[in-house]
Amino acid sequence: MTEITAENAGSQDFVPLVRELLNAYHAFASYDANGLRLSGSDLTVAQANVIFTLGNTDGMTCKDIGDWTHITKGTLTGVIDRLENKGLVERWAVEGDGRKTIIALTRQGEKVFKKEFPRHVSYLKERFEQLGARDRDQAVRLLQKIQQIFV
Amino acid sequence: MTEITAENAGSQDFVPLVRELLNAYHAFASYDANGLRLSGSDLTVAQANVIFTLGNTDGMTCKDIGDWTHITKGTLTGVIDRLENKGLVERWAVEGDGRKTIIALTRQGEKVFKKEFPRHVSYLKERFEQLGARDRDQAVRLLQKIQQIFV
DNA sequence: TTTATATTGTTAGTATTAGGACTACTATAG
DNA sequence: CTATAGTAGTCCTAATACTAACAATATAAA
Repeated sequence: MTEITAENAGSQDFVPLVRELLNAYHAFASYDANGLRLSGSDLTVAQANVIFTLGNTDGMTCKDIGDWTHITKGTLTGVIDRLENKGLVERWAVEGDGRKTIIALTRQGEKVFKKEFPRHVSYLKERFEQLGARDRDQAVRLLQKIQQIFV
Repeated sequence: MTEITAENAGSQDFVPLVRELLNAYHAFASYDANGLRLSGSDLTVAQANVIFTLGNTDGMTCKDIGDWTHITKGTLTGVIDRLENKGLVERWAVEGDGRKTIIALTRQGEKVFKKEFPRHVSYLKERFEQLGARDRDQAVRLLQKIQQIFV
């Protein structure tokens, strides 16, 4: 109703929600990154994200990896380049569609996945266990709603 | 109870919560960045974050800006450098404590703040209005709880 | 078929992003 | 007062992160 000005804009009802969303995300992201850094896996957050996404699959296109991990295609090229250099993933041409490339874990990539994925999930579980099932389910529902308003 | 393995790790109860937290955050971040990009303000997300933080204050230390915006000190130096080059902020020495620097909006920075802050808040409000007050308050409460488990 | 449109991935350019080493300064214990 | 520990910012390096432009391919419309 009333005009939004530089003075009252910060008092809008939804502003605390934005703050808490950012606070919660950054708290998680920081804990997440710390676990990877201390693991000795030599994987960055983005790299681990890709490895964990490719685990238990027969490979995925860059497009699908990007959609799942929220890494944009331009960034993904570099991340995959570095994983390829480490010998953890490889690129395959897709027969039938020359635009696509399949990215898949190598034998060594599988090995890293099997070691690091459970370790990291356990590391995260330590903290998320503190949250009750009711709160957890409610949070999932509300976060889905929040995501939906931006579609 | 049961061991966490590479096969069952993804089925842990808390995993959907992590996904939705990331999904919601990225949906917001993408919308947020888009608004700034289309505004013609020529401010990046990090730059706008700093300008919006400094608005209606008499200046803040790098430490305090970093704590509020979640921008780490190393990154902040560069962001402030670029804002300083644009003439939007200036650095002041703190008398009484030679370690600290006060960052404050310039006259021109104030002008940008008064124009862009309300505009951007309106832009965000468009979407957050779709969320009911009850859901919004619940979400704030749960996000605070999530943040707390990482303290 | 042929033109127009859409998709996939790479490349280029700029701006974060984090962490750690480093400097300068402050505060505290002894 | 002095040795030690802590704090604030900057600099450095490597790795994201984004958009836009591009090339190659695929698909749809004509």
